Amino acid sequence: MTPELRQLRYFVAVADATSLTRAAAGLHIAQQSLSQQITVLERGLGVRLFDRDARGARLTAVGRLFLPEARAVLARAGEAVATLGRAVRGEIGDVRLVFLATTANYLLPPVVRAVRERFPELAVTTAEASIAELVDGLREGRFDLAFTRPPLAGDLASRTLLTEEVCAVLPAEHPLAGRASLELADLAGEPWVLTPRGSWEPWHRSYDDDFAAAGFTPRVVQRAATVQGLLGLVAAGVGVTRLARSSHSLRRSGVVFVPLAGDVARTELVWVPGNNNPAVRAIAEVAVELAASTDLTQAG
Amino acid sequence: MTPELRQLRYFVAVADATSLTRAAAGLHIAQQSLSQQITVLERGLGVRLFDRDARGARLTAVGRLFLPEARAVLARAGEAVATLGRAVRGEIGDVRLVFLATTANYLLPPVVRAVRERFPELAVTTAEASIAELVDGLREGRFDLAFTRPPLAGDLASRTLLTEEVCAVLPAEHPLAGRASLELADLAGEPWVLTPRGSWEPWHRSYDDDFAAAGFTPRVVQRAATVQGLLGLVAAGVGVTRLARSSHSLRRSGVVFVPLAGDVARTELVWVPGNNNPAVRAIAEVAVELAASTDLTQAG
DNA sequence: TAAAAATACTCCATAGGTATTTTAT
DNA sequence: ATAAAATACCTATGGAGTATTTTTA
Repeated sequence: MTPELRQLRYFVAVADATSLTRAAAGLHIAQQSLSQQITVLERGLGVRLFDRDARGARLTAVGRLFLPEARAVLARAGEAVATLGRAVRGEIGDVRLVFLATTANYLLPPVVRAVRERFPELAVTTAEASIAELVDGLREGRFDLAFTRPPLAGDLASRTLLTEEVCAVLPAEHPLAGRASLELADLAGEPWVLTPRGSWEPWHRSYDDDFAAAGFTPRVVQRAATVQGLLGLVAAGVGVTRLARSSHSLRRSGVVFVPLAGDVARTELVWVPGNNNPAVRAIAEVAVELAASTDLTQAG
Repeated sequence: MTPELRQLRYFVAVADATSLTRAAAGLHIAQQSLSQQITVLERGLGVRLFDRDARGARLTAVGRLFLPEARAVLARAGEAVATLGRAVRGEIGDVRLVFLATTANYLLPPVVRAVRERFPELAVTTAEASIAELVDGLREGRFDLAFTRPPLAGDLASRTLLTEEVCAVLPAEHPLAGRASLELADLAGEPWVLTPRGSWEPWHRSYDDDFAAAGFTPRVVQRAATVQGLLGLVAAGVGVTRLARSSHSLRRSGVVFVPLAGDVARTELVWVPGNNNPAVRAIAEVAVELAASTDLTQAG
């Protein structure tokens, strides 16, 4: 028979007070109830733990050996609850972060550094993934938290981490390269290089809407799956494209970034709504704080 | 709130079974009761530990962190009970042994050696004491178990460890020194050396009875408090005395030990009846076994 | 005789049971 | 439609309370 923690607490209290009456007072229960509980404990263990007399109750030889054991069990239980508390506060645990490959280069290092600093005991694993892999991974539970670009599917929860300007990306020698700002409509006649349609349908629908709003359908002369690929094509004079300003860090030569008026790109934190891993919330908060205090599009 | 061990057991069972239904079967309680208990546990801890669906119950991120904690608490509780069991069996603990000074020389070493061998984790402390110190020490709880000679007071529990012949101790040149055996009455006319009356009343009353039964009152020419003292006086020809055969080991020269027919001295294990230190019983058993397999009066 | 523990009983909180509903696949 | 968990309700064990007795210094 293993006693319950309550009984061990009572045992320790009586041992400390060397009196059922005093221990009962400290425990806020009646002496009689405590007497009964100690009797039940002793019967359960098959051992007399206390010698009682008119002066109180003192430990037997066996009880004396059991006291540190009981204390250790209670202490261990306390630790277990404390550990649970730290888990709830997101201080310990595992989180699997995933970064959209195109944002990883500038976002991942400062985020991971900040998380390590704030929650050194949190086991953080990171991955870079394409948008499709990222969404699949979240849905299938391979990732807990994604750093990515909207729009995504409606069944995912999200929170905006930062916003940045969207720019027209032009070859350096392009006639419009000197402009301080452009409208998307200004590029209606240009040859375009864009990402393959298959990459992520919601994005492309959003692009279509933007072009439609600007009153034209872009003439796509070539497609490239990566940002580096698009920039290379623009630098080679194949066409123009449209990218977030932070992409400029991937290539400086031969390309010019001109802000598109009123056009902003958001970077979001995305997770599966059912994911109640407290570490996700904790990391989200660290990331949002970090984004508020630093220009993450410049970092990395 | 600290959960009870029962709740932790339930938690672990559900985590292992990944199903309330299966866990309940293993625990021999109804699924509904287990569901309720897990809910109570979660409410008490303020944390959701399982994600439930039609396939069963799987740990949440927090629950996953709590599982090893719960196991550790249960394991620690098991250890505590196991330790208690070893204490009950007398395998661990402290025992304070006391040896009558006159028997310590041959009794203490083999007894301590045997106890150390059988119960290496038992903390044994030993003392040598006069009969009065020994009895006081037992009564006042300074000693747990005494190795001594009867008769003692009636409020002490005892068990005979060994018996040995009682001998007349004569100077080497004494006319009766050549006899194979004597009756106490044969020594009626001799000058006697005995211990001081004050040493331990019950012993002296017993001696008085023995002399009265032999039909004389000894003419005491000198008293000595120690066995060595008595032997010295006998060797010097001052008188005769009466001692257990084992005392012969304390002095060989100038004294002759002649068995007194039908006279035996017992060595007893003595303890306070209320002393329920299991190690006392364990040691008593070791000592009795040892006495049965060895001639302890020769040892040491 | 006084202080403590034990006993006797009563009450009610709750662990556990049974029947049923809800939920998710 | 089925298998699992949750909910509702009931029962009864036992933890805790009050009154009283027993024990021992």
